[in-house]
Amino acid sequence: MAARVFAIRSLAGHLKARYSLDRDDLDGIERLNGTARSFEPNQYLLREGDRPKYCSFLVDGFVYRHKIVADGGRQIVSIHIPGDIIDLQNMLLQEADHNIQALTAATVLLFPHEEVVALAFARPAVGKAMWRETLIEASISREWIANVGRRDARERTAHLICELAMRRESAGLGPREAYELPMTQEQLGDALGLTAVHVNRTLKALQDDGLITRSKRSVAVNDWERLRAVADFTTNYLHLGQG
Amino acid sequence: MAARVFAIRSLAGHLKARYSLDRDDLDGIERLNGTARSFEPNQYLLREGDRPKYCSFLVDGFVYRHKIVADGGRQIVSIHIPGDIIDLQNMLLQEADHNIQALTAATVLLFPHEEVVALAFARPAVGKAMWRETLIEASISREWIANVGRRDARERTAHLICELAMRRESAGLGPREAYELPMTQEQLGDALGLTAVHVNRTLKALQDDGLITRSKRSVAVNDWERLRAVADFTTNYLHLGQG
DNA sequence: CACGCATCCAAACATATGATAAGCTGATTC
DNA sequence: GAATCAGCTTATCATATGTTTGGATGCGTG
Repeated sequence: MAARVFAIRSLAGHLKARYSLDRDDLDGIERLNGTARSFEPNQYLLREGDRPKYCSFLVDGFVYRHKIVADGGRQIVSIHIPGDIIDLQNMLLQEADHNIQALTAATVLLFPHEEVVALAFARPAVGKAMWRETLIEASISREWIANVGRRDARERTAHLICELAMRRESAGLGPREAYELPMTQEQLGDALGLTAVHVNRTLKALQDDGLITRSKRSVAVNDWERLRAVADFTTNYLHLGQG
Repeated sequence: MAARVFAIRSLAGHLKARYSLDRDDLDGIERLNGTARSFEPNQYLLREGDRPKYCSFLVDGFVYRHKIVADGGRQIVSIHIPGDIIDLQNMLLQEADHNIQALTAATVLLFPHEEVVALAFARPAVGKAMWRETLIEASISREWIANVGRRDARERTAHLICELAMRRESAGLGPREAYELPMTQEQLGDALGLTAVHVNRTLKALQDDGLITRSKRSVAVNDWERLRAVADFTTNYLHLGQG
């Protein structure tokens, strides 16, 4: 399966690429008791109200987090790609305030909260790296608020395509010009605050304008600069630089 | 001035109320080099692109954070009340990805980043408390995504009124049944992803239905339970319990 | 007191997006 | 290879929200 080619190796390896960690820091990470676990597409990793005991590091596949509102509507609040530490958000909170679900088949490594917290404070460089990861996620959430709140469907959709392209590239998962995007239009709508029908219209318009090409479950960006401009996309909120 | 009555005393005092910290933890916090600083209404505390060197603890007044999109539209991404640590979000990031601005006259205490980080890792209980505060903020951001993405104007507006009521009450700033809300309808619109005109319509509708009463710059909640139901509001995402 | 300015409010009209429905495609199953 | 099913596509119609405008109100400043 194609996705497997890009699977991330290990938490230590991934953090090492972005933070300056010494031998002891890396040893600490490698000594964490990680358990691999696989999930089917659509399977829940965690439900709102649960009391999670593990952080999960996403090795392979896509995962997303979402909330359900009163009328049954669903809002996806984040999308995760291999290399993301999915569950640091819940680490110091008691009760999950959202659901986490597998988008595709996915493999994660589970690490017990207590061990991760203990390591974070025993090895401050590791703690800072993890804390920083949670802050970057928060930054992405803020951008999503602006995206959903103040951009129209066309800008919004283009923005999501740019963001995922950039995050994938930055995680070493492949070039931003074309990538696998295994989301249905319904799911895209739930991420963008739109209906599936309108996502369809919008994607078609972007394609007719020569900005992107869609095939089955992947996107090609034909004109990155123009798409970027339409989306009002910048990379600053992703904080891609070294920590 | 009325707001001053509710001013928060100190960072140590505020954290002590929510976290179990021992004498050394509190000493560490009190020994931080905090500088008081006042801001005029609308004055910027920080601009996108700045490289902040201080965390700010909000003692008095209201502050908000926002982003500007391509067409000049503005999206408020968070609203802060006394007791909030405004700038932990930027602490481990280089460059601010959003603006921070005073809503009313405001007083903050500034603490140098390095000192705060050093304390966080010297006194893990303090570090956990601060980290947790940033995670709660992230949780609120997620709820805002859902609010703007999947709730209509009426629900959205009611939700914001409930959230601020609850957060104020929980911070010990007064009862949730009535409170000062010194935001213009334009600013409310920027927070809700609506236009000022539509905020006006929506507030009027909520008032006509007997849910709230507005006077000058404050709100009274006439029927908390009904407003809560309209808003689809729950407190779980605020994580009000002890850390 | 007069003036300017921000805010609130209301009405008329415009439009982006939602809702519903129906047909189409391609994969999977028996 | 027929049947089924999920997802995509397109069209029509409905509506929530935006846009524009103008007037009322209140407040600070000269």
